[in-house]
Amino acid sequence: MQFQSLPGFREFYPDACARRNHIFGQWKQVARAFNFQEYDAPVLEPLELYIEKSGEEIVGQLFNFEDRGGRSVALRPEMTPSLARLIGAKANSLKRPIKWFNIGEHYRYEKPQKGRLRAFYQFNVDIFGEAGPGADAELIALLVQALRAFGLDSKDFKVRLSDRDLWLLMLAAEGLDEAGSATVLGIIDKLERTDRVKAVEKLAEVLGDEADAFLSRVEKVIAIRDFDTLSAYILNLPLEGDLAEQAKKRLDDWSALLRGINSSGAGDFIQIDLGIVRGLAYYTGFVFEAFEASGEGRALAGGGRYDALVKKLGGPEMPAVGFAMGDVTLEDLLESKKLLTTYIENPDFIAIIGGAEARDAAMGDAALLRSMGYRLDYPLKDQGFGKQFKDANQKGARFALIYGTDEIEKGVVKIRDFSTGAEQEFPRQDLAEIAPELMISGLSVTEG
RNA sequence: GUGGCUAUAGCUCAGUUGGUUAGAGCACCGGCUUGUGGUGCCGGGGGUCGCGGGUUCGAAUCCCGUUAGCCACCCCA
Repeated sequence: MQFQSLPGFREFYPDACARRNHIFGQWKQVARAFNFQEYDAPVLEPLELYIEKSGEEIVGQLFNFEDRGGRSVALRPEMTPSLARLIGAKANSLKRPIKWFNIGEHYRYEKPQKGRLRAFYQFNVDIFGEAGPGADAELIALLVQALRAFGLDSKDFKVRLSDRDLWLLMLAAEGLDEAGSATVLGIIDKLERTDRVKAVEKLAEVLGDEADAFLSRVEKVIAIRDFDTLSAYILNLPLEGDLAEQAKKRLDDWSALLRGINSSGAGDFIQIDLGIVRGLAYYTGFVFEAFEASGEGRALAGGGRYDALVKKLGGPEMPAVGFAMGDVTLEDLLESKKLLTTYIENPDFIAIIGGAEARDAAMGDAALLRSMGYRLDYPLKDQGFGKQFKDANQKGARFALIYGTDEIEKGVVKIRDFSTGAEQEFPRQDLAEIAPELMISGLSVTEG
């Protein structure tokens, strides 16, 4: 019986696993540099958790089933609901701001295609307990650094920055209520991949004859790329009283956010783009998505404010901002930019073994060097010297430890530095002392 | 969920108008004295041609179905 892995699930042979670990390593290092703490949560959760957050429609895209206890469960499609629960349960005892991250596998029952599989890893980074734009700036700076860490620069990717609060103000100026705004935001979110005629048709359901003119105004807003233009546009809106105040205050938030981003050196990576709305209803303020600079491909990462979610999932009032980055799109991009190389590590030593007695000696020394943390290998069965040297070379060993009958008689080991070809004999009992020096200076030809 | 394209060795691919035992390169394993290097030379294993059916004297090749992969749509937390 031949088996294959399930559709959309990957197998990681060592070279792929090494690439994956490199990605995880960079993510983790950046998160640590920003002093975020790592947490983890269950892979399997109550189905209700996701329905509560995203609505009944979500079930069609989940790996869900009934467990033996009759519970409806689902493999996690995202981390945020679990995280919101963790935070909510201990909200009052956690020191704020709460800066947490996780790297974990997630599962979505969708048709696999470019940049999207059924099992994928996500880097989730969130800040709770700080409502001001300082938290948004910190998070965006981290996002930018997490991508730069792989060698990507501002010609390779951009973070498109938008704001749902500003949209709500603009839609209020258009006379739309909350429900109408939600519908219209959904349409704006899809504008980039909808043709204009259809977009007008959809808008007409809410706005009637105004739809076409309205869309023209929206298109103008979406084309704005600098803060001054945006600011002027907002201040010119027909807003009165409280709404006018909110608009001014929101522009101050924008100034603070952009200033923070610029100060942390991420300015070159930011692109104001109100075309980003993000479909999810739970986003409440700044939203952003990282894209390949060409605009091709799927989003590399996405996130934003979700100040109401923790409460909705049963916790207290808790401002929150976060983003998630997937490994699939990132790896595709790094691959296309040739920024992924071979990450298999080479052994420090390979023992060349000349017989049963030599094997005893080699294994004893190997145990010592391995306990010191050196990477050491030796052939598991007896082989000719020629073959052993060839193998040692192919495995990329730095030194050969040669155990032949001569060496065993003399109580020495002959060490060969493969990079120089130099060889030198050392008393075996000195090995622990010699090894650290070898790693630093190697062996030079004159000594041999 | 819908549609298009594809499927031959671990990988990249040949395989003529349907005609003997399906090939190459790379990779892998072994050998070229148990004392020396990514080359070299010799040898070897590995495929019921994705799977199932059909047409035919005869199918990797033609037809139907199915599964998987890729791509696009839907969706994208």
